[in-house]
Amino acid sequence: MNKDFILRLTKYKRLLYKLKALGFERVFSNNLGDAIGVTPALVRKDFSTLSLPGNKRGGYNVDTLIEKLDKILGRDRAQHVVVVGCGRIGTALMEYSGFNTDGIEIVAGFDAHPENVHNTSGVPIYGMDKLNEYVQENDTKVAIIAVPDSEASKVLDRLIDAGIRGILNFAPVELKCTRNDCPGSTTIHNVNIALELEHLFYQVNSQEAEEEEKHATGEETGAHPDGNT
Amino acid sequence: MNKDFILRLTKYKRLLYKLKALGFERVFSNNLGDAIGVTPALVRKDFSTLSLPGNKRGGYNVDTLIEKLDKILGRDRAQHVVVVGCGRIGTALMEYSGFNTDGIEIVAGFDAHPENVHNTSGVPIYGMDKLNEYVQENDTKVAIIAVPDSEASKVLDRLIDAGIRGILNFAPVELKCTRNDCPGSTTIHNVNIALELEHLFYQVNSQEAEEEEKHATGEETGAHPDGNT
DNA sequence: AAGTTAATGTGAACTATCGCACATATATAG
DNA sequence: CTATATATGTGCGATAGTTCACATTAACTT
Repeated sequence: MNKDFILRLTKYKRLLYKLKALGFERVFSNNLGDAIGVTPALVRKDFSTLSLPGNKRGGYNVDTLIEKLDKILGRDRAQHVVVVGCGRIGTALMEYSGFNTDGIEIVAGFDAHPENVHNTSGVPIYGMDKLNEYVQENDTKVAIIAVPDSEASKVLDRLIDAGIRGILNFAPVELKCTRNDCPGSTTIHNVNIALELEHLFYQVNSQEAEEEEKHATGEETGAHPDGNT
Repeated sequence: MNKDFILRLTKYKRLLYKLKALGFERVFSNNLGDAIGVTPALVRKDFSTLSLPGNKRGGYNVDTLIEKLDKILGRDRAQHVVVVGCGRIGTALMEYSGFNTDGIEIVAGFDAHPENVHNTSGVPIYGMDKLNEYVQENDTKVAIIAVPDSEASKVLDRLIDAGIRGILNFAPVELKCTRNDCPGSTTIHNVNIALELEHLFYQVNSQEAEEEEKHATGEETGAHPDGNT
């Protein structure tokens, strides 16, 4: 399925929880659309493809949507995550408490030198040698990679061997599965902060260039700086 | 312009730097395509729309591509970033040195209580009252938000007032600009880790469901295409 | 109870994106 | 200098994703 589609689903779900907390019982496709920035038609189509039932006059029932979306998004199962690499970013994530409201829990950390980790999170931290055992015993499926880029590829391999199927990679390398047995069975998401920042710089620069051009359009000098648009 | 398109540009650029370091002088569209996971045709089309010149026989000149891409992506200007919120995530980002290779530099941190920040990064940390002054004096255009979600919206407002035009938001709220003066002029990227994890859980769950289904369907035929490791 | 209103559900039109395939141009060989 | 091999540049068709528009149906009104 499409990436954007799934992203919308999670956004719907989060919004619905907030609406429920506010006391909403019913919600309309244009409410949801406005809030997450899509057209009402797309909201309805999304729900339609998922067979999420709405009421022809009274919109959608918040509880029903939440229940079904939770099921679709797998919240009916335990959402346990392990963190590999307990440096600054790894420990920051372990300390971060915002996951709990979404049913996500970081259950363990792993590091090559667990004795050196300054851990104030309460999450147990083990040596890398315990990774395989832990993941298999606890049937963990999702992991965060927060190791230096030089280690990332090795760690990826070990995680896949251990049985991890979903990976969120913070190392500044574009990880992808190049093995024989993973196509289709393992999902990797790369969160490349440098890439995001570069993206922003591009946007900012091009917007500024656009505005300058717009300014210049007012004055008719006749000399076009550029031919094509 | 399209998000995926810009993302590809940054990937091209990064790859080209690596190739240059390896001594490459020329590169072909299929090399680039293979490496970043797209078809050669798309690479050529991308370069074509950017008027990046190639040589009909000898592919593309690495140096030329890098130079032009750097310009398009704004690397000819200073790529300075400030971090607002110096908690675990904020300080982790400030300590992270991987940005430098991309010409990105975190130049300052801001926090409501700078005296409480344990700072080992060498990046100066100021109180929030200094934000406006700093951003305007140094003409900073890009900021990272790493404050709790309850503060994120307020911080966003202050950043826009100060003149920030690109924002990378780590707070677990979907920030968007609801003001009158920002449409088109400010870009916000949300890095919602919880959302990413949920996305992963969905993928993992649906893949498992698929495999179970496949198992159930294939039980009759008995033709196991794969059952290794 | 019948009419009106207001939302959904969805087939069709539209749009943007991507891949194909071939014309085009250039470096190298003979 | 001519021929040939090779990689670009791009019009065109395929495809996926989104929006439109309206038929449909449930709640509210009188």
